[in-house]
Amino acid sequence: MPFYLRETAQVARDLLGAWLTHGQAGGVVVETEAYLGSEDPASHAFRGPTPRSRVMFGEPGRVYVYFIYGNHHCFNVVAHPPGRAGAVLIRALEPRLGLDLMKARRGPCSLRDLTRGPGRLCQALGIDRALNGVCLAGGDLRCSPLPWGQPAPTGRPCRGPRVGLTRARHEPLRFFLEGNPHVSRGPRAVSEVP
DNA sequence: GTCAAGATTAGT
DNA sequence: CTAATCTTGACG
Repeated sequence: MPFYLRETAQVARDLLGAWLTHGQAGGVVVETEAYLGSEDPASHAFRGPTPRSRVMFGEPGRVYVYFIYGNHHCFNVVAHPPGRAGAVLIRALEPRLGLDLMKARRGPCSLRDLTRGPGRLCQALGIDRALNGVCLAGGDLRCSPLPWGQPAPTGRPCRGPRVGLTRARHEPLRFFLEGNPHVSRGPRAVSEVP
């Protein structure tokens, strides 16, 4: 069964600990959120396909990038079972590759803040709308299991409510490594996940 | 055409 | 806690 052709929440869970790179910059995924289709009022896909959300209904394994609040980009991986819609928002990385490059893009900030939060992560990796719809395989943008020699990130997989929403706030569709310093916000209403 | 809201962040 | 900043989508 193809990795991205599964329930969006399951993919979000399984993306914890994955290796994400754009060119010579990247790191380990430590925080994700699942956004579903017509059943999820907080999702861009809730009211059916629009010019912006079209890609969420398309081929799993492609990338959904959008611009928000006039300043920031958010990076998602399209993932859903056949005939549905959904994407996984990558909310934070533990930075490992191309630290100098990422620092140069981000400007002065602590190592901890380099890729902490969806907007900062996109800035550090050089991700913007030009990448919307591209395939997450074979290009500059890659996602794979943790390579040999890379230590596993600290923290146990947990789940809780998604961040920054006004609708569907209680759904536990945020996944993160509890206690990992690169996670964007302190855990709330947590349960551990296998 | 108009308008309100937004999957955020940096700064008080 | 609040301002900044501009795109998107809904409505008429």
